[in-house]
Amino acid sequence: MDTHQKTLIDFIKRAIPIADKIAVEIATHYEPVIFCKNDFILKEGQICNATIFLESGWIRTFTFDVKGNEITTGFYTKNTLVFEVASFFKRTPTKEYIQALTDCVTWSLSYEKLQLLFHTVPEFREFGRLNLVNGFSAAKERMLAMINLTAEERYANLISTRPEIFQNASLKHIATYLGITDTSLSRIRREFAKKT
Amino acid sequence: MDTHQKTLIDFIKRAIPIADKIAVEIATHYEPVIFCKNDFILKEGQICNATIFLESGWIRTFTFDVKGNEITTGFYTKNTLVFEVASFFKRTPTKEYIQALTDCVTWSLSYEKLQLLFHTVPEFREFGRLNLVNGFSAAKERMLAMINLTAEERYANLISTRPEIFQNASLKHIATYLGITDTSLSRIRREFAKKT
DNA sequence: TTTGTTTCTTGCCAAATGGCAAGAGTTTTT
DNA sequence: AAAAACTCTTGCCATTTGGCAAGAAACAAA
Repeated sequence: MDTHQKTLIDFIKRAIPIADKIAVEIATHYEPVIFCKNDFILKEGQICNATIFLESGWIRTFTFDVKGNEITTGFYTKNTLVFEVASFFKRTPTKEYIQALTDCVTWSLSYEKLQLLFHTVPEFREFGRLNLVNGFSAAKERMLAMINLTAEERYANLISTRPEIFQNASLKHIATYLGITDTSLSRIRREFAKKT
Repeated sequence: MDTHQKTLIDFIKRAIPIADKIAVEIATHYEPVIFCKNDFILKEGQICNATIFLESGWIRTFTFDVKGNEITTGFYTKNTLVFEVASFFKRTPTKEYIQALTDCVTWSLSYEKLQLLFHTVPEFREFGRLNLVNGFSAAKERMLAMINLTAEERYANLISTRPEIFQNASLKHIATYLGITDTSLSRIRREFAKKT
């Protein structure tokens, strides 16, 4: 086993109470995969065949709206899992793109291996379920933010909780993630800078 | 076993490929619970202790925003599962309210029974995971709708895909679900009526 | 270095949505 | 039946956000 899997093993151990031995055994099933800046990890129409654990680097997910505009749906960095839920679990073509924003070191777990672990390792079941639950709640919270907060409040939140995104993604991508145009984001940034 | 569980058994069978016998065995663990109009099934601060399958009736989930306004987060009717994901699985206090809009006939599965089934019945694992995945994708899609569509487009979608909601909830509740004020919804309905 | 792309900002104006308050209808309570 | 409490609509006006086009700045390619 590659010693680099330490970040993955730590990630599993932080998520659920688990014996070291079992965490290590689970990690063994992941395979290392390197992506280069701008590589597509998944494209629209494909079936998402792996969940990937991001050890280092930045990833963006996006899709297109009815008018053909790119909409960024997420930004991911080290110590997170990246995959398209519906496509992966329901084995259907995805509408989302997953793209590396920087060179990335990842650990990949195929659908087949995940199924095997899911049905044979009780701890992995809890781990997998927790990841789904976390993603689900994050999506619910983001939706509430879209409803409750103004564009400026959403911007203020993002820059205070995830400032590194602004070093790794363009304002254009950040704008669509916040649900606004790049023009509005530019103006919001100008006003926000005045206030602080 | 109560024959009324038929709706639940059918729901399980429609979700995943499963032997009749096992679907029936799973359904056995659910307990019937009746709610009356306006009853609270869950209140902020409580821990959600059961997933409930709604056999008949209407349920609304909601929360409060920073300014103290009620925001409707979901409408549910027959043949759906209702529970608060994060609270239920992470055993933490919820921020959401779950309330019966009409008298409801439900089947309830406690956290303990769910855990037991999850770790002993492979088919239930798939069933449970599928329900999480469906909820997760629905949340993602709703968020995209909030970003991509105008209030009028979201209204048009809702009235064409779920017209019965308009017979079972107030426009005030529907407005916050759509992410707008009741005033705006009223105006949108006026314009929309002109067009059709 | 020059040229070409892409990103970001800004001005001008339009469209969408919200806030408030009043009033008409409903439903509930007494 | 009267009173009280909601719900829904509407008018008036303010605020937020978007669309478009031009220019500046940054970055990439030749």
